[in-house]
Amino acid sequence: MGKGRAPCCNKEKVKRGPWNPSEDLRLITFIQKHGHQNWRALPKQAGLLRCGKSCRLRWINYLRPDVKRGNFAKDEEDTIIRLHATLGNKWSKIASYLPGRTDNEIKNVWNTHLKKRLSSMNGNVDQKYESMATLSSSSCVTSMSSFNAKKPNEAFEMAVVSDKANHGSPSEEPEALSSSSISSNVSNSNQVNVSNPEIQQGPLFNFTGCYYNTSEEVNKPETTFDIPLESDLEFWNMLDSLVPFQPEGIQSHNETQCPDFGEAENKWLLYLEQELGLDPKDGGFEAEPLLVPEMNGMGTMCHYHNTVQPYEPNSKQ
DNA sequence: AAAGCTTCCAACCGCTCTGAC
DNA sequence: GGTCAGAGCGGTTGGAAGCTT
Repeated sequence: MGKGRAPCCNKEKVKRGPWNPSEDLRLITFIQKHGHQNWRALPKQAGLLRCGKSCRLRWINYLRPDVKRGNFAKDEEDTIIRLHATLGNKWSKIASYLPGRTDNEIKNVWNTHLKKRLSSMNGNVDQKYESMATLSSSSCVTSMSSFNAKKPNEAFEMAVVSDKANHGSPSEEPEALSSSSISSNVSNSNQVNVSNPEIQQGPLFNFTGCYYNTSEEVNKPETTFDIPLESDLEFWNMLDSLVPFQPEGIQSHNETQCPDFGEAENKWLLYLEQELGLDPKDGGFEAEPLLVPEMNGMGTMCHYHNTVQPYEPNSKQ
């Protein structure tokens, strides 16, 4: 089942490697307007030279409104350690207990920090679980009774049971396992309202940390890239007011959503060029920014830790 | 200053799962 | 029940940035 299927996209014709701000904005704007019912069709409809999988990954891991960036708090790390002992490498499951954190991010943190920390602390498995109990005892998220269990599965089940007592439903998040009510499934909502942050919980589309400096260390202040949802309503009102693209693949029956592709697109492109520091002489919208773009006048900082280079189809990143 | 090494993470790849037909 | 397409997941990797010598 599912074996031997064709590639998800023509790799010769899609762009790969790091995303640039203009691509991000295109993706955000498209999903805001149309949602993401069909990832495979999305790049074409949004005018992106990307594979659908790549768009999905970018959205889920970085662009989606509820994604939380920056360093992991101690209690988050402890939760990961604890859940990993129970669930193993089920990163998406673990992520579901950490609102705003993605499976990819958790996987990276595990592989780069937590695994090393655990292995340096412990010689054998039992000690590992004991140390986890120690770790968790300092954390606000852990029900201590969970760690009176001798095996991690017991601990998890006990946490679930205690939660059932609290909430009545086995499907609900165990209270002991989360520092806040679970909200990580926001990604399931296909249509995203970015124009009115106040109607959604959390720092919607604040984008703080979307492009944080990867060199940051624990406790260092986070370098941020704020797309100015809240600070510059004019910008987002403009996005809202823009008539969406009418790219290939969107049929005429959809025209209530995608009426035209003319003046508004030009306005949009000009705006992007201006804001992203793209020189129209270099090809306008399609040109890669050669310098770190600064969202002048929008109270933003955009830090790309990757050196942005002109796209070469056959070179990987 | 620069070369070599290490760390880290964004993104890709390939597989499995799921639902529609 | 079989097949297929799309979505999702987990493992892996490329390369930038930081660190050491």
